[in-house]
Amino acid sequence: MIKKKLSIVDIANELNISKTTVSFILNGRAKEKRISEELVEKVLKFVEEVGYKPNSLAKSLRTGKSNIIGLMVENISDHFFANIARYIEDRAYKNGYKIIYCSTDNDAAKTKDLIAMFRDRHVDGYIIAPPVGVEEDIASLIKDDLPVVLFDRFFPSVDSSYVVIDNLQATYNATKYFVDHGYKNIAFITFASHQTQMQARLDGYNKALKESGLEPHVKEVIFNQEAKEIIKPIAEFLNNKQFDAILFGTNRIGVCGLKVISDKGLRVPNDVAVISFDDYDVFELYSPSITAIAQPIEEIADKVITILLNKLNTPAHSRKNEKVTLNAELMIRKSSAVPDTSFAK
Amino acid sequence: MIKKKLSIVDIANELNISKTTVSFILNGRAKEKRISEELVEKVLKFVEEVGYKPNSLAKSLRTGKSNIIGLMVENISDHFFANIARYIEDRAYKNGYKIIYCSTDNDAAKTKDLIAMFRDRHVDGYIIAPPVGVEEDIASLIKDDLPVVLFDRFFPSVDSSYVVIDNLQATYNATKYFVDHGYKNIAFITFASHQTQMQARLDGYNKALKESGLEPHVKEVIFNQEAKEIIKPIAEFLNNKQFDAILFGTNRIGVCGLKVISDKGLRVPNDVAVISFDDYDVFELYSPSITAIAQPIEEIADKVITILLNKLNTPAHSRKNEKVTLNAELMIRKSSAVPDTSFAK
DNA sequence: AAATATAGCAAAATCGATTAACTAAACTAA
DNA sequence: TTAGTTTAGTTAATCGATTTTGCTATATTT
Repeated sequence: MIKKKLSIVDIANELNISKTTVSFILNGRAKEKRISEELVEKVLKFVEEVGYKPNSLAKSLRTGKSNIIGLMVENISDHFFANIARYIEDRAYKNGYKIIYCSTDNDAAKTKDLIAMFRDRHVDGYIIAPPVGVEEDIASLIKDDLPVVLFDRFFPSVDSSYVVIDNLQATYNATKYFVDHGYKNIAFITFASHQTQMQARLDGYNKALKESGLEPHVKEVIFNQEAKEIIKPIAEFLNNKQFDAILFGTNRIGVCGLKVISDKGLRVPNDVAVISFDDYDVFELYSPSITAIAQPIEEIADKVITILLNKLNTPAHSRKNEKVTLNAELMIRKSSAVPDTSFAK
Repeated sequence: MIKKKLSIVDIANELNISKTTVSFILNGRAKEKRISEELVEKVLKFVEEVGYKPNSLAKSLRTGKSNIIGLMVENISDHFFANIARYIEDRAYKNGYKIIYCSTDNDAAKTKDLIAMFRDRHVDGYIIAPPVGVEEDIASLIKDDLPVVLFDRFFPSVDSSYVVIDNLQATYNATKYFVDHGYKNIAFITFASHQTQMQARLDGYNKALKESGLEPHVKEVIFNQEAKEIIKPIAEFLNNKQFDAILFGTNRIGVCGLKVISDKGLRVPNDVAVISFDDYDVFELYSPSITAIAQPIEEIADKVITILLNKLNTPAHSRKNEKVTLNAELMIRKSSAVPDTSFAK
């Protein structure tokens, strides 16, 4: 009693008509192809009855459309990217698209491979948070009229659609917040990276310090998957010099940095004030709660998928690249950024 | 100068040979099909030169293999699942498989749809953290010899491979830890769920309390995406009664519960001791750090993907279902589970 | 009444691979 | 010498759809 998977030919044979007719009916082209009402009815009813579903592989092969969107993030287990992925997934599925994802680890070679693989798989659209070094690959996708949306960072040298936040303004505001509360030794601990968003964050910090006539203290940590490898250089940096305020350039740096601070027995914010890039549900909860630069995750995801779906529904020649810059919000939680005593240091 | 995508026919024509020969060579069946060394060489060189890549859709259509694994988790943005996904992704890609993922939201209807979609897409294997209500769908997959591995929970009524942890023992240990430290009013706040892992967690708590002759206090919260909807019932529960220790049934419940505790101005652990299910990097960092039941995430993911890859390499009839139960570890962080004073209450 | 249009569907090509079945030429063995 | 085997491939069927082209019968126009 093995139910063999039905094909369109089976349907056609069963009803003694041609598979062409079945195909037309199932694709809503019955009117256009003037198939009689009764036949349409009959076919639809039968198809429903036996639960026939067209083979999407065959369909893709013929039409060249896979209904799959490729999503490439830095690391799917990262809070920021996992949440972006979640929103994108929802919208994509609702619009009949599936998502194939992968993590680039910010590795250009790996990313090139993955892009090639996505192309090979004939994904219909690309959503990418690209590492430095894949400019050409992205440009090549775009040249071949494949719909691409970058996010989180972009390439100034490549004309593409992208969704980013105003990172410079974000760190500028955060740093300014420290300055305005009287902090003098403000450090910026971040990942060493040539990505646009990281550069902008650095620029924002420097700009605020320069305006205030303060000396910048920047520590750039090498990007690494292992927490230990991030914690070590931060610990060394903090051992060498005393700071009264620290701005962390990413969520992960922030989490690791807080670990160091806690290990050193420093109290936040009395010994050192802290602001971290990227909000985290847990930042809110603990004493001291951590002030953070909150990216509008839902809005970013929404823009990204909207732009992509738009592209997918627009013929290649009349597509326009959309460049969106959103604003991050400084989630001020008093206890981490200024001492409990409530007056400036 | 538009580079048309090359097909195997183009290769064959260019070299004046049959596409069959090309196919054999590219699939490493040259020896078996006794194609001459020189021809093999020539074809491989040419293919390399022009950068020809077989169309994987056509390949899939013909062979019935898609090299895609379907991954269905409760919520890809959840810390636990995002990390599992990350490990699985790595191993899968290394073995030539891509991942299509989606979030079930613990919704049986949605999950049924998604399973149907995966089938339709001809994914080669399924990794599922299933919600209650899809027993038949899973059974049907298995009956049709499709490789399936469940994880996090399983169905006692369905003979399948799965990887879970010993949830009963985990909450038993945690509860026992409270008891041993002299706590008397120990609450268990969890999601209302008939999933095996949640039931086992409840059982473990009850077992420990019964053994100790203490009265159980269980609050079951309705699963909801919105944090507010989780926080509200917890707040009500904690308003009605005073507890000196609370065990949270999941990470998410734990985070929301801690928010309530902090909002109420309670101090952990002096006013109330806390243990949460699922460890979280941030649990470790803050004062008070939170004692947690840590699932062996990497090991779970590793087992899951190993079992699935095994199935994929084994003919259907000789496959055996593997049922793996791993142990969770109680990550004791003194400050959250016992007061700073270090003696029992 | 012949020419044209339209309705209603079907045949066959196509997408790009894999694979079972076949063949021509060279070689081997009886 | 002749049948059988091996070598080195080729032909054609197939996967399951979509789509271009085609065909017939009836209706309408000229």
